[in-house]
Amino acid sequence: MANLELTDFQRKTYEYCSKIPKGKVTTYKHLAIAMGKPKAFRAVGNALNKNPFAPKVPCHRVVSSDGTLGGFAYGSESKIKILKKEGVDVADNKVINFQNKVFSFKK
DNA sequence: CTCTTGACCGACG
DNA sequence: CCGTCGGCCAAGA
Repeated sequence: MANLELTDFQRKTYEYCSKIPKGKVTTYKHLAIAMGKPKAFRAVGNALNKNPFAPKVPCHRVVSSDGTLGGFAYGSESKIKILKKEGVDVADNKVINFQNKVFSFKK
């Protein structure tokens, strides 16, 4: 059995990340807030960068708080392509109507 | 255990 | 608008 050397924090990150519905996007900050650490957005980015579950985990649905794609280990252009395919319009490395497509975990 | 790095954010000039 | 600084969190060497 594959021993996943992941911490609770990482598991939580991937777990919430996989909760993002198709055609929607979220931000590192919102993701961090969802897990109870609104200031751990940095750690979230770190976990996603390692993303051992990629592409199982839709990390491409996570963008910066400004709606910018930020970074993507597979290439920003690929991210744009995927997002557009999902139904999210992207232009100039930024998500269009980003605020309107942000998925909030807080409920 | 200490130091550095990182897919970040917000504020300041 | 752009560049820079500080802060916060976790993982790796």
